[in-house]
Amino acid sequence: MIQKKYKLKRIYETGRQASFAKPVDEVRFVINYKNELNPAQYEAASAVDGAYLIIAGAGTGKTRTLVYRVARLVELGYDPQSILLLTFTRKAANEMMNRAALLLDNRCSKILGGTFHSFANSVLRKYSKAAKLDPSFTILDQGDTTDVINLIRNQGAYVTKEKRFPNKETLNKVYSLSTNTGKTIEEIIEENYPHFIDHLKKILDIQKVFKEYKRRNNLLDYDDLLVYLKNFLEDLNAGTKSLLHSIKFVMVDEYQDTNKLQADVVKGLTQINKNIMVVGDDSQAIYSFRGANFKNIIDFPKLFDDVKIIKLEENYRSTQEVLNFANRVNEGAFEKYTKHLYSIKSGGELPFIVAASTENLQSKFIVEKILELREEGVPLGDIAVLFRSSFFSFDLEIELTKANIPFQKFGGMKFVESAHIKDVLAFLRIAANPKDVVSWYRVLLLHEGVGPKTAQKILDELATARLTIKANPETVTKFNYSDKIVKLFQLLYKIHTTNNLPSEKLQMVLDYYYPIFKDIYDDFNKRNKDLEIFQNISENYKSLDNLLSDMAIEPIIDSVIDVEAPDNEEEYLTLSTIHSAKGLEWHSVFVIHVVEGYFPSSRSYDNVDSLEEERRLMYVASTRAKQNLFVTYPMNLYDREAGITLSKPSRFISEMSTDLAEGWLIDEDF
DNA sequence: AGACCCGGTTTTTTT
DNA sequence: AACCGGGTCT
Repeated sequence: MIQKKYKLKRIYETGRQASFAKPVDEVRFVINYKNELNPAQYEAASAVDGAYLIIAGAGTGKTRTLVYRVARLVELGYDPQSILLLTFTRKAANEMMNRAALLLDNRCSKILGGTFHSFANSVLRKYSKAAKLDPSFTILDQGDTTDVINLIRNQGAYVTKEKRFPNKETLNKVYSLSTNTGKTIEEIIEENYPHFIDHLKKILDIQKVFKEYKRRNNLLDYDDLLVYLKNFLEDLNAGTKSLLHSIKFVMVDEYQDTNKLQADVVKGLTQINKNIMVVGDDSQAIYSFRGANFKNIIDFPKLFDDVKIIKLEENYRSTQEVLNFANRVNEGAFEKYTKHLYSIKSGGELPFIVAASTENLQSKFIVEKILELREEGVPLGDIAVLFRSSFFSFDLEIELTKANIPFQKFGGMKFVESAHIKDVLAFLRIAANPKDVVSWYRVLLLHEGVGPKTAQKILDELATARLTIKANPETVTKFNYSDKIVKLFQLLYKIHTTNNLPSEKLQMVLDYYYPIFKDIYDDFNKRNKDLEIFQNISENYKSLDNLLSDMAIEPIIDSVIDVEAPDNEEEYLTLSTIHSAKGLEWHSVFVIHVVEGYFPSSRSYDNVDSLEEERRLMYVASTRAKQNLFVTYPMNLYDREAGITLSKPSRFISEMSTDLAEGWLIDEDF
């Protein structure tokens, strides 16, 4: 503790001359920033002009610092609309804006906040002309993107039987990594898929067709949103200048998980007003599969002049016992991190490492323990179960249901990714953008008697504009399509041309879709709930374009909770992938399936960098706990892929000494 | 020729 | 749960 205070003081003295050249009269502020923050936090929160890199360890009050900075800038009289806060999720942005509003006043909720992608979306719609775009572009989510690639992949003579050709997901990954990292396709293949190097020419050809296809059909995938934004910014035309003059301060949260493309966007955003603050933690970088590189944060000082670095090292979240455990996980890393977290909380319990003889006993143990915690007064909402991959929780979900414990799952399969929601969305997307061929294809295939070939024929007619939904659907009868197809065109014509609210358009689609829906899904009863939820969501929108972009960019599951439980009478247990648990905290945290082969995943074995990332993932998971940390693993877990039973505890916990964690064994008579 | 049905296989992580 | 491949039906 004493040593740490000294450290903080030193930073306080070195890095701050410039921003304090003009002293500010603290008394006139509503909030006493100096008293409510520690010196390092205060230094960051009171920064105004210039470039700042805030290295903030887990639980060191990073959010708090950003929130106070927002409030302080507003108190200084800057227009909230001139402050841009880029976060990793929409949820994080909203939380910060709400907290700032509570701290000061409602002006703080008027700042610009969101993810890189949602910000890109709103800029590109507003400045579509200057960005050389049709403003009614459709956003392709990951599934849509691979669908498009698949369409192209199957059309040309790319796939031969002799030599394995990359599948649509792999192709998408290659293209996406290339755009996000700035590396060439060739480099990406050499590094990640050397066995496909012979196909390089074809892979490049498909990419060319793919790009052209998106252009022609007015489609943007996730990466395109950022690429168009970057180009628009670098273009520095009148539109760009108008935007850049309006944005005075840029803040980026979770900077360790940004990639080259995003760094370029940040650079572009700050060309005129060079006020930038990025916040991150290199030991929590867990998104390299998306092209993120934690070296981005280390390279940040090279990107701007006179970058001031501020470190936050005092942890307010976890007990020292939890931190000792997390620090030990970090010590096993090849790439050592400079931070060593210290807590201001002491006297906690040691974390538990729990070995259960089977997966089901692991689940039963967790259920029992959760009930116990609840008896002790820990609210369900303050407990979370975290895991590496979303399917690890299947068995637990069954046990929780049996025990009547309500839970909400984050990560894994999303609402908008389920087939029936995608079906309905496809209708609406055609109405919004009749050039959206992917949606056309999906909708056409829903109809009996229409397969890939017939669908393609109709698509060809649409491309020549002999068929259209913009004109009276009578023209469809000229073609010899079934009644069903004629009806479909009538529906789409109606939706496209009328001026109804999105919810009313959705209702028309649902009336049409329902018979098909009942026919193709055995479990339509269960799925019907989702359609109802979607109806509720749609009522919040006045524009179809907005509804559709939000469905593509924002994970809808969040808004469902917000809509359904505003008073939060019912508490939920949280089940979450570690990736989705980023930035969050709970009183008690369980990390399950911590077995060699699952976590770290056997897929990461052949690559040192990915193993290191698995370790950081374990670090992120354990630092989510404020008070109690339970790390569990089943000793007999059949792995279908390898055909063997996995039983070795993960290297992350087997290296843990007994003074850092308490070991338990759960066997049959539990 | 094209649609459809069945069964086996395969699943990291996310905007 | 969704994808792929192969076989069968129209």
